[in-house]
Amino acid sequence: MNQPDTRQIVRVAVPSPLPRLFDYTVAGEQPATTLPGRRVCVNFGRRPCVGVIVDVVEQSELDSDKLKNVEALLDAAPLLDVELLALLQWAQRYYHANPGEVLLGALPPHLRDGAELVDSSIAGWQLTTLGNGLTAASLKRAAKQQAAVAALSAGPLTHSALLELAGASAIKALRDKQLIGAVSLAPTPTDDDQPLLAEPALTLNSDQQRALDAVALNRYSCSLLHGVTGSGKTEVYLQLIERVLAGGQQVLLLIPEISLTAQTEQRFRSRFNVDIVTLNSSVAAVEKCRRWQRAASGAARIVLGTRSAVFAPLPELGLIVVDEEHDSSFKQHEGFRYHARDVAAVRAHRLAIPLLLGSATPALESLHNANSGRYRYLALPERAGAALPPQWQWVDLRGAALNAGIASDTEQAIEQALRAGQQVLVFLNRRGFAPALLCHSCGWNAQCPHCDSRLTVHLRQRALVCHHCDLRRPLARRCDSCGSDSLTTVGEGTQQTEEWLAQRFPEVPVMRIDRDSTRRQGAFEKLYAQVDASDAALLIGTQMLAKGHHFPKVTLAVIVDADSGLFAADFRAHERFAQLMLQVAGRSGRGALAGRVVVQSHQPDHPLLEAIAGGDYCAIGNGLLSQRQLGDMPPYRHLAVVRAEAARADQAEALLAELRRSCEPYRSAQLELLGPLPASQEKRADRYRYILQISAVERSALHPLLAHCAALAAQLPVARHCRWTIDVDPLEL
DNA sequence: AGCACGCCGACT
DNA sequence: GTCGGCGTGCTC
Repeated sequence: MNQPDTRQIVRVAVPSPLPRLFDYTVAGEQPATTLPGRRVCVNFGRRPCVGVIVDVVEQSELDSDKLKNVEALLDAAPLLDVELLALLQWAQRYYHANPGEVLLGALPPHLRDGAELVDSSIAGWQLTTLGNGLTAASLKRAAKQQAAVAALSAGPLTHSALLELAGASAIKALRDKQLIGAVSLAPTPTDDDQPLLAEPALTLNSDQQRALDAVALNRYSCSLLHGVTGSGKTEVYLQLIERVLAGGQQVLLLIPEISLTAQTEQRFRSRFNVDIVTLNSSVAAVEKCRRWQRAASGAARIVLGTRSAVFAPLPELGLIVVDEEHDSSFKQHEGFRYHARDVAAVRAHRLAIPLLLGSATPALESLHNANSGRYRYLALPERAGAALPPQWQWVDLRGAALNAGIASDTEQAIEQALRAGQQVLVFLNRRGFAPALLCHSCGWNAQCPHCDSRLTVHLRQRALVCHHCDLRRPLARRCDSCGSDSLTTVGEGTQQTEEWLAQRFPEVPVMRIDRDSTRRQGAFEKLYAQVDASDAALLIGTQMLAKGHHFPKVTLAVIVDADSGLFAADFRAHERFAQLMLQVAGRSGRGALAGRVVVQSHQPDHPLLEAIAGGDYCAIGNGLLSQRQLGDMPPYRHLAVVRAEAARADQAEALLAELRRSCEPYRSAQLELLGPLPASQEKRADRYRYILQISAVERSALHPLLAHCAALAAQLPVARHCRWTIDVDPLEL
C-alpha cells in the first residue's frame, strides 16, 4: 500500500458517449507536461481504442489496482496544445457534451483512428557518393541524365522538379546505376524574402479606415463590423489580416457552410504570399490530415474554414474573423451542439487577441452586445460606388390570381427587367414541385408514414419525397383512400415555378438553384458560369441563392412567399426573415442601377415589412430586440433545452417529466421550466421528439441544473429507451 | 456507443 | 439439442 508508485496517472478521453474521463497509468517516467494532448492506445472495456490524454493527476478516485496501463503512447509530442485542450474542455463543460466526442472530434478522422502523423516531407533525390565523383566526361550519351546530375550537384531536388527536368526514365536509369538516391526533403520553408502582399491593397474609405484602426492587436476585443453588402467588409478583413501576418501571427477566418468557399479563398490567395489552408469536409482524409498538421506546425499562416475550424490547432493565433456571423450554420445541430462564433469569442478572450465579427445583418445577440458595449460597434454604412438603396414593392396576394405562385404584377416586373437585359432572382423556400398532394374527391392527402409531415411532390422524378426522412415513393396515380384518380397538387415549390417561368419567358435561360439541382459536386459552379455568361436570365431557388454567391447582373429579386416567414412560430423567425430579405435586397442592383425587390404577401401592411423597407437594420433589430425583451426571450434570458426522442412518445415524455420533477425545487422567477412539450415536428423518422425548456436570467444558474439533469438522465431507467441531449443556447425550439 | 452475458423461442 | 432474439450492465 505504501510502496512508492512510479507510474503516472493520466486522465484519458475515450471514444464513448460517457460523460467522463477515464484514468490510466503510464509506465516509465514521462515529463508530466508532455503528456496532455498526446494520443494513447488503451484497452477500454473489452476493446482497444484511441484516446487523448487530457490531464496528469497525482491521485485517482479509483483504487490504483483498478487502473489499466496505457498500451502505447502514440505521439512524441502533444497533438493538442495546452491552449486548445483548455478551450475544448471549456466547450465540453459549457455545452454539457461528452469529453470523448469533444476531444477526439477535434482531431481529423485519420488521426482519431490512430493513424501516424502524415509525413509532411517531400520525396526528393540527391547524388550518391558515386554520383558526386562523376567526371564531366561521363554520361555523354545521355543528355537528360547529364542535366539531372548537373542540377543535383548544386544540392538535392524534389522528385517533381527532377521529373520535369529530366523525365522518369532518366531518374530510373540514374537510380539503377546508384548515382542518385532518394531523400525526404523538408517542405519548402516560406520564402522570407517574398513580400507579404501579392497584390496591392485597395484604398479604404474613411469608414473602413476607422474600422480597421479600431481593432487593436495583441489584446482581447470583440468588434462587430456591420456593413451592408458591397460596403467593403472583406477589404477591412484583408488589411487587418495583413497587419496580423506582418506581426508574425496566424489568422483564423470562419465562414458559413456554403457550397462556395472557393470565391473567398481565391480572394485571399491572390492577396497574400503565404500558406493558406482551407479546412472543409469535402477533402480526402489524408489531405485533411496534412492541412490540419500544417495549421498545427505554424506552416499555414491563414486558416479558412467552417464552424469546426474554430478548434483548429493554431500555435501563433493572432486574430479570429467570423464572416456572416449571424449565419445559423455556425451552430452544430447534433451531438456536440456548439456555436462556433461563441467559441471563437472565448478562444480570443483566452488568447488575448482580437475577434472581428462581420455581417450585413448581425444576429440580435450580437447587436445586443454592441448596444450594451460588450462589443465595439463598427459601421460601414456606405455601399462602395453607387449608394442607391433598393426599391421595395409589395404585391398584395389577397384575391390575386396566381400562376405557379406568381401574381400578375410580379410577372410584369419580371418581364420588364428581362426586356432590359437584366437578371432576376426568384426566391421560394420550398423545394420540389408542390408541398402537398390532395385527393379532390375525399380530401385524403399524402402523408409521410414515418414523420408528421406531408410528402412533397417531385414531378420530374415522378416521386413523392419526405423532406425530413429519406422516404421516396413513386408518385401515386390514384388516391390511397378512395381510389379516385382526381389527385391535385396544392401549393408550389421551386420546380413548378421554374417550369411555369420557363414557359412564360421562353427566350431567356431559366435556372433553378436548390439542393436538388446542386447535389452533384461542381454543379453549382457550372450553373454559376452559365448565369454569368448570360445577359437576361431567370434564377429560381431556395435561400441557398441568397447566401454566399453574388450574381452581378441581377437587378430584381422576387420573394414569392413572404407569409411563411412572417407567420412562422419560431421565436427567431422574424429575425431570420429580416436577415433574408435584406440579404436578398443586397443581391439586387448593379453599378448605378438601383435594385428592386418585389415581395408577395397576404399581409402587405405587416409592420415588419414596413420596417424592412426602411432599410435600417439597426432599427429593425432593436425593434425585434424589444419584442424579445417583452417575451422574456434571448438575449434577455438564457435558454437551454433538454431534447429526448424515443420509439414511443410516452417514453420520451416520461424522461423529461422525471427531469422536470427533479428540477422543480430550483424554480423561481429567475429560473423557469417549460415542458415537456412535443417538439415542433413531434414525429420524425419514426421517433417521437419532446423538449424540456429551461430559461434563466443568469446564465450561471443554468449550468448546475443542466449538470443535474445529465447526471439524472444517465441513471433513469426510462432513459434507456430514449436518446437525449442537452442544447445550450438553442437556435430553435 | 460497443461488447458480453444471459435467458427464452423456432430451426437443422 | 443449438442459433440468435435483444434486455441489462459495464467500461478507469
